[in-house]
Amino acid sequence: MMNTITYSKAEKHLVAVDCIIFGYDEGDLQVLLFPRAIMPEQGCWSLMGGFVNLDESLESAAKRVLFNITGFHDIRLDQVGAFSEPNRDSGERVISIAFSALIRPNQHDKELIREHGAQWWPINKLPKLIFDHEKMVEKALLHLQALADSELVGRDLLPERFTLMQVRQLHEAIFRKPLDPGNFRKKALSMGVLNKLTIKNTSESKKGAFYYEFSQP
Amino acid sequence: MMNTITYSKAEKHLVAVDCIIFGYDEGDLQVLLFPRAIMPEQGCWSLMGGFVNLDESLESAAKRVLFNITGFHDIRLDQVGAFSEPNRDSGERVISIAFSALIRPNQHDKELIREHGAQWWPINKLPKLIFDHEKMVEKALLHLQALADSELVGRDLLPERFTLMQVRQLHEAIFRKPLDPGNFRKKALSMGVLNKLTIKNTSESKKGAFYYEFSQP
DNA sequence: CCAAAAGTGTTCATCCTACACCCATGC
DNA sequence: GCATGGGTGTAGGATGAACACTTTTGG
Repeated sequence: MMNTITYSKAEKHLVAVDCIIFGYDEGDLQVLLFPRAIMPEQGCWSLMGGFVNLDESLESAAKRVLFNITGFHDIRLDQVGAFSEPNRDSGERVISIAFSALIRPNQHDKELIREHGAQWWPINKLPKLIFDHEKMVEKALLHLQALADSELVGRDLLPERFTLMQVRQLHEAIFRKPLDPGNFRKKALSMGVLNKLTIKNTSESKKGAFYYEFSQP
Repeated sequence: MMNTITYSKAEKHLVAVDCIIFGYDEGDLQVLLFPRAIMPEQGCWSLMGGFVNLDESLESAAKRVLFNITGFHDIRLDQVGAFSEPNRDSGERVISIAFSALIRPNQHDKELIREHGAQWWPINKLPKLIFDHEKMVEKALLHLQALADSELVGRDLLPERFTLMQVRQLHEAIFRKPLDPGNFRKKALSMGVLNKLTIKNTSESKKGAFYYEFSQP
């Protein structure tokens, strides 16, 4: 693992995790942002993050951060990548590993979020973010797009029951481009992860569209 | 970025980089391994790595490690991922970020490698590795496969001039399965990154195969 | 002549895209 | 009736897998 004679000579680092928390609401892919609580750049918009403790893995640290905000501990987390330019944090040298999370905005604990002063922002209209957090969001979105290419995304973003139009609009938001309704329907159904329910949603169209749910994985 | 009041309370970590160094020789995809120099697990086979200094990025640290071994500083490096289970290193708690590198075994400085006691191992016959290094190699190979799917791999692995059979055998080694010679030829040429040379290699076949080179990126 | 690699062409299945078309119904 | 979304079908293009076939030449 290393070239030195003993571990003890090596320099030690502050290591943080930052979470790109994606949500979906009203046709918009959204990211949860926070006004930074401490100096420097206090008050500027930031991803939610925290330092990693010595007794926990990066994933555990990210889960802990997410739990503090949302109250959930069963949230899917994907490692996006490590960001480590020596001067990326204008305060002190911090290595940060970015994690991507998908959550249902209407399901999480809104009180907890409000306590932190957090706010959802549409991904197309993000404010300026501190440090390299914009790069993190960009890379996380690429990850999400890759995920949506290989499997159907939505289990962690859509409500329990949804119409195919909702899944399509979610994917349109992820890919930032319109998708053909007929083709998307066929592809979505062919993946075999959706159960058709017997009830219809009649609020979005005159004819009414069947509700679907994700089958258990 | 964080939830605490000041950075100074946060715990500090040993942070390392480990390099999965891929080479290609004689039809085999190979990985460069080292007998570990320090306790614990001294003498066991290991990836090459090193601790990250406070004034360098993870990429810089990985480049430094590679330079010490190979004498090159223009090697392509890809971040594979962070490994951070608290007990992954049986010595002390170390977070390690894995990087993947591709080099030409016949081009690098063999003296430097020998100095370190390093040795090339075919990827299909790796010895037992320390800690979680086997997971690192596995993930790095997946990365390499994804790369070879989207573009033609070989610029950093094959000699300057090579035949199409050599590129194909490299890809067969990466994907661990035979590829149809005719189909591979067409796909490789259609990617538009190969220049056909006017000279032939006559040692591998009676008819002789034209040499190719990678066009400048 | 024969084996073995080089190189080309053909067929078939699959997947995606674009787009036409009918259905149901609230206004 | 008509606009709107729901839902189905189809033609064309691109891609890739399987495989036949011809070329070249050392042994």
